[in-house]
Amino acid sequence: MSAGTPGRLARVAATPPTLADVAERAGVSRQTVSNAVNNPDLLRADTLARVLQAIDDLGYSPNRAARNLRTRSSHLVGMRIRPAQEGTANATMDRFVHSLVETSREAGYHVLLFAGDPEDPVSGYDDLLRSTAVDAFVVTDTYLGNPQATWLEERRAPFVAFGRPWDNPAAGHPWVDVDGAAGTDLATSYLLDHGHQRIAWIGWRKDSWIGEDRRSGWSRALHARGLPTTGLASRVEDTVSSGKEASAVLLDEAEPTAFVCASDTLAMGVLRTLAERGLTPGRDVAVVGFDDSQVAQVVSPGLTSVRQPLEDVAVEIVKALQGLLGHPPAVGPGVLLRPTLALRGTS
Amino acid sequence: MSAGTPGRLARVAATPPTLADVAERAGVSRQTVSNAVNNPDLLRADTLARVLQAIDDLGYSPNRAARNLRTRSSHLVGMRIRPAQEGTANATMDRFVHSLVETSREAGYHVLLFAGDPEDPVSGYDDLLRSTAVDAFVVTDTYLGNPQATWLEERRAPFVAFGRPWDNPAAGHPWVDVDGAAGTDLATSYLLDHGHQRIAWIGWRKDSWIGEDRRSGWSRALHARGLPTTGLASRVEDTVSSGKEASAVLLDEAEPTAFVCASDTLAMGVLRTLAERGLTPGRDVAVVGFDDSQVAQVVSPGLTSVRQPLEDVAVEIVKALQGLLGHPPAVGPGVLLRPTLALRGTS
DNA sequence: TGCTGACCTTGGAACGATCAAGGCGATCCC
DNA sequence: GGGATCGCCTTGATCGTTCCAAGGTCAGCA
Repeated sequence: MSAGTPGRLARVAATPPTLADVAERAGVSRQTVSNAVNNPDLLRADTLARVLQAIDDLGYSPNRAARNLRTRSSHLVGMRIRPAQEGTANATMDRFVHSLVETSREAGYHVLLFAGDPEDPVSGYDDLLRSTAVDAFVVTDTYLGNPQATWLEERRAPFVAFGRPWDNPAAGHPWVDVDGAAGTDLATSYLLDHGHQRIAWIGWRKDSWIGEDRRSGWSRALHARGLPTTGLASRVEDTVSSGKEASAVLLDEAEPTAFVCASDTLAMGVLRTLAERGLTPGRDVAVVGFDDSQVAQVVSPGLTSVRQPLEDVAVEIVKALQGLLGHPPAVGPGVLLRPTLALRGTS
Repeated sequence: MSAGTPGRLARVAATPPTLADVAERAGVSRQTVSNAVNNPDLLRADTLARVLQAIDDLGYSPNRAARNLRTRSSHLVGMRIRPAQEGTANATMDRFVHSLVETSREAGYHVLLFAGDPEDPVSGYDDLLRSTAVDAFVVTDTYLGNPQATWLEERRAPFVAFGRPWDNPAAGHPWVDVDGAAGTDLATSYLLDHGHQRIAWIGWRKDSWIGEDRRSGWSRALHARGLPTTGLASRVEDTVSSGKEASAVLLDEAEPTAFVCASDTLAMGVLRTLAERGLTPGRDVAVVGFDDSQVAQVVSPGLTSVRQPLEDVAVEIVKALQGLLGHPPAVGPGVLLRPTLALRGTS
């Protein structure tokens, strides 16, 4: 029953009870109440019980602002989200945010979202940092280099990155990432195991670290079986139409029996080409996407897709945060997690 | 230039400057600095300039915790997100969260996300409320009744609901919602204008207020032209396969030339049925979904879909929040926004 | 009985901001 | 010229918590 008595209700509506109120009711001092909350071990059992009873009676909860002021910490983790844009992988971000919020809660943290000027990758951080509004940041979107990380490191701001420091492998900050190459390797190997020999790759342009990483898993798997990759790869924009065009060209020129793609979006393009040509995905040509998006789950025969373990990413990130914010601060090595393969109709 | 001088850097890394530091540097008192920040009008121009210069020199930003403690407000808005679950409309929520974060920023608020026990619709609110961690809540998920709203109202907690108080139209709290009926009316009327006469409805079970609302727009549009609705409606679970089965039955029994659906998920089911029967969506049979999800944008001919104006919803919600938190608090009437129709290949 | 030490408890100060009230020239008006 | 008024700035108190160092209590022991 969380409803409480009318008396308690009135109390909450007026002015929330303070430590002093609880202390008075329990017949002890403020500090004792504080200890009951933060260091229960220091109290005699009967005193503790009495204080807890008073806390419960009054519906007391420590005032966050006062506690933050005194302890110089907010138990808040800031995370910047990029402006909403159509058609990109924000579904992944959504899943990640959910996981992060839930994992953080278990660790006693809340997640503060903020937006920034899209032109300036570090805007928004500055203010939160200087006003000591958050204890740390979770930095995402490390796709091209990572200006935020450098900026935050200069300021000694605690943060954990979701994404490797591609351009600076020796960076000193903690990070957690998903091994994209392992994912595409997994997908490619699965296809090889099921008899495919000519497996094409459709990925992103070369300036994307993540894209090249995912591509490397595909080529690695083929090379491991002594198969060539020449002529089987295409690098395009991350759009459905690009995927469609690229797959049409590859089908004509290289006759692959399967496609592994850097994203579900590209894979959707492949499916369109197959539909146009009267080819049945999964039977005539296999297709594997990346990210296990909503689309992959809903599209016609079901799109097999590499799934990032975002729940685990969140857990590792929170662990790293706890290390960073501990006394003394501890920064462990980067963590690389292996994705899984969500098998569906197209493979 | 947000980098700053090395001196400023060192300062930030050690202990952030306080009001007193700025005051000393500018040769004024603390209160004057506070006024420079919060009530610049009270200062003489030259004094103001001097203080602002000192603020800039030191890289000062008011300590949030101290300010929160004194003013009893955090400039934080809490929003509970439900546990991640597969295949539901969390894409809509994602879009909404983005808009909310950006709009809140302009109003000087940040968004605090939290999770709660899935079993208990009010868990999580309690703690944040009593510890005065947030100034107000944004409540979503008001689909079936709205226990949170009642609970929060009892406690006099400021909040704005995204969703009407269906079960209690006279509820006293502010709310913002999207007129689902107007959306399906829009879709249905569009189809009618393009020559369709027999337009079927596939919606949710009757216990969903939102579902019935959306359904009413469809029937209203048909009745407005003197057309019958009998035998043209189906109410099922919100899954692709339900949509597929329902549309197959409707095609057999009522021979509609168009489908309006309560969700994109259901519409995807319709598309599957059409594909199975060799019917071309958009040419042979028109299909309209609801929510304008990623899926609608990516699926083959493009799914026409009712699009909720979530950016506007966010704007209205923030307006309502500002009213609630103003002095004196002002609570306006509920706001109902009209969705638009995202036209694509299936219509 | 008086002392020691272990263990709880206590009051005062501090965190950094804002609120309320007061000081202090200069100006105004009769 | 003197008192009231105004504009601008300063001072002291306060928000609710935790830290600090000192104080109290009580059992154990000589």
